[in-house]
Amino acid sequence: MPEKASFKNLREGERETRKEIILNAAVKLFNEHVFHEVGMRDIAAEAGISPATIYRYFPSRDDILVEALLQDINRIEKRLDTLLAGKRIGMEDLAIEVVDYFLANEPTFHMMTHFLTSGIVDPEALKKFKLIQEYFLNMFNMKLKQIQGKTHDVFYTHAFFASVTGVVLTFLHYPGLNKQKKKEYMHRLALAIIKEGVELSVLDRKAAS
Amino acid sequence: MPEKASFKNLREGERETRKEIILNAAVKLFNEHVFHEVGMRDIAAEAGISPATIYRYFPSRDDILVEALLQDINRIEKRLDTLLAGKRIGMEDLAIEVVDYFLANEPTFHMMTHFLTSGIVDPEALKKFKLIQEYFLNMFNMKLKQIQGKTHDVFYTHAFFASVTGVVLTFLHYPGLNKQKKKEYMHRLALAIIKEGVELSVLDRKAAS
DNA sequence: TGTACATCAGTGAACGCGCGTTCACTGATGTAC
DNA sequence: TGTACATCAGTGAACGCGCGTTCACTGATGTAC
Repeated sequence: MPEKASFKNLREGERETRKEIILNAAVKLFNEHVFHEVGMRDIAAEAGISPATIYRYFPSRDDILVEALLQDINRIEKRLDTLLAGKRIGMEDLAIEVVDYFLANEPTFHMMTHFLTSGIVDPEALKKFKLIQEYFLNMFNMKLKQIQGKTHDVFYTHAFFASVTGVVLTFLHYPGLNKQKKKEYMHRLALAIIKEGVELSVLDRKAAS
Repeated sequence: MPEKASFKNLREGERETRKEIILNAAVKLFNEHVFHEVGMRDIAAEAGISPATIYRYFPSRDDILVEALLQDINRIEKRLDTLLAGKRIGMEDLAIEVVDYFLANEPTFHMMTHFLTSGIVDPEALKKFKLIQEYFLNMFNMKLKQIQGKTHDVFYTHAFFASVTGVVLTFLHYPGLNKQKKKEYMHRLALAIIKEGVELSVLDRKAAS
């Protein structure tokens, strides 16, 4: 290939790097504050550039949000990978891992629910989010398949994810419980739902007492 | 009682009525549009008054949101009452009823998740919401107890509510399904989770095939 | 029956501020010949 | 080696708009004496 092309590639590579710098700054802020509170000026300041520059790399704020969410999902994926690479684990462990992740990264969870309910969002960004959502559920599906074996199917993954998300959403700010208690309660709920279902769990508890 | 007091009562009664008029206007708009899109000027116009007047009856927009949510919850409660008053129903029916309600009143659901994740919210209004949340879960608890009998406890209610909410949240805007399919899929998910739990449901499905 | 005063509903206009985004421009680096 | 031109990163300031909330005021109704 002629020099021309390789120069161009180099430039494009640099461009990509710059984009990542901005995105990392954004991710950092989104992990520290709820995304509502993070404006373009904040991201620019964190990245050490001017607000206007951001628009050379991202079409809109919503787009940055989605990209940041994707980063987070990649992080979850890695964590699950190492978890699965280690000792044999069941999906109870997986459920707990997910609950803990969401609790430790509340802003991410917040952002996810924001897109799921699709508040005011740039259409392009929303489209991107849908892709991410499917990617995420697929990833999850693979992991669960790995645990579950041949008996597995997508329906299961959906039920799993919906349950865990619901538990976190409902009790995230539930009054009268400190952080630790809250976490434990979520674990109990998630495990019960997953292992036995809502109905059976009651019967079990009755039998146990 | 002297006239003085009764006059005063009358005035207070009128005041209450006026407040309701405003609130009804707000509720109407919140049922038609996502709450983000409904501003104080819109509510004022709908109620046929000036924006400034609203502040004689409500301290903030967030407060109106919460009050509107309460109205909606009262509506759900009434529906569940009539449902329970009729033929003997199981909690499967209840689950379906709740899913359907949320789907038919998406803005309400949206508002609920908004407060659950507590975006930017006036502290007073948030406090009010927590009370409402507890009221709601209590109400639910009563209904489930009625269905379930003595074996029932709150843990069950929490699991029930969290599951259903999670299912709706996750698949509300899931791409590639039309409204009807979506609803049916949510029903299937909710029922499976509640009746058998995530894990068992898979085994069942395997056995059935 | 009349007058001065208090109370309170209601209002249009303006305040204030946040904040995403765009404008018009500078300066550095690479390309053509 | 030098000059004209193209490309593109980067920028501070401003635009534009939405929108919750408050201000200063009017007018009607009730109260005191």
